Amino acid sequence: MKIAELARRTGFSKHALRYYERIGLLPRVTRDGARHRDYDPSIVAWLGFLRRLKTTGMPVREMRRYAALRSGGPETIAARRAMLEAHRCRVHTDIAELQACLVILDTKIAGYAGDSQGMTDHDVSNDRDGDPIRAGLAKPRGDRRARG
Amino acid sequence: MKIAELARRTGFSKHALRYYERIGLLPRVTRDGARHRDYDPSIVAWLGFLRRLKTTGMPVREMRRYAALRSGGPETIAARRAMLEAHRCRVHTDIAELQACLVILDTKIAGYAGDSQGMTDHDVSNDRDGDPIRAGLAKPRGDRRARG
DNA sequence: CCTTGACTTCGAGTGCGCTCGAACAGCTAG
DNA sequence: CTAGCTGTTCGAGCGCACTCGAAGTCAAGG
Repeated sequence: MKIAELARRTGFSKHALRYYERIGLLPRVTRDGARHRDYDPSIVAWLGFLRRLKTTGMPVREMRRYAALRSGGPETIAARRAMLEAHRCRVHTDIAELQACLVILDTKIAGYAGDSQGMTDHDVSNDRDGDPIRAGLAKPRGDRRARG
Repeated sequence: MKIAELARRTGFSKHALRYYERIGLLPRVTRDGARHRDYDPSIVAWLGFLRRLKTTGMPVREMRRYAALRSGGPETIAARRAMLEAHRCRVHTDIAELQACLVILDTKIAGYAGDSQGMTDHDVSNDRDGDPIRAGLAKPRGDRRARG
């Protein structure tokens, strides 16, 4: 499979695919006669998995570590599992945090009066902003970014 | 309230607080005799809310838009609510996506044999990687990043 | 008077994860 | 032969969200 096809099938750009190879996320790619990359179809599944890791916020350096372990053969299985378990735990935490924020968001939206008919001056309580339940702030632990 | 105290109470760094002010996330700050920032306590709630938005992946430029609307008075309430509703919708999507990934992750981890006693060679099925259920890939829609 | 320490402004630097473009190579069709 | 397409390498550049450090100001304490 050529790079354009792989890009199409995985949703990664050709540039990103070469970049991933450079940094060691993808294994040694075979080349055809013209020294063009000729991917094994199994790479699609691996990239699919990488996308899951990425979606769940795993930093690239950690994916690299995982990829390195993977290419290290069966003796790295325990380490790989440990990584995934740790990651799963973080994802759980992230989801919980997101859900907590959703509640706040809902409250805030509800505070902006009921529907499009209202919106009179006496309803400006939301200009106070902040968390109507408790202004919980705490430390910066986990953040989330990017949409595109 | 001085900047150090605000930083302590919100978990943002002093540098970040000045940065937020520069880019318009924080309203006009009053100064004391020494031209030092002297924050109104209400800023704490606002920063708390900003942190929620940040945690839920709202980009800074969008927060700026929200902040600008906020300083535009009651006539912007409808627009603000619309922004929050759109954002809430994206957060819902993100959570769903995360949860879907979590299922995959669980399956994958389960594939790495039961417990620490096993781990023999015949269990290397996970070297195939990818999604054991279906190698769903799709386009890049929403990503998540950063951890502290 | 001098030090200490918290503050100020400013612009430059950082880390991440790509993204882009230039310059070039090789295959295929017309 | 030439055009057009896809691919190649390389290094530079970008957008984001800060982060840092230098150089200076000010008030209080010893």
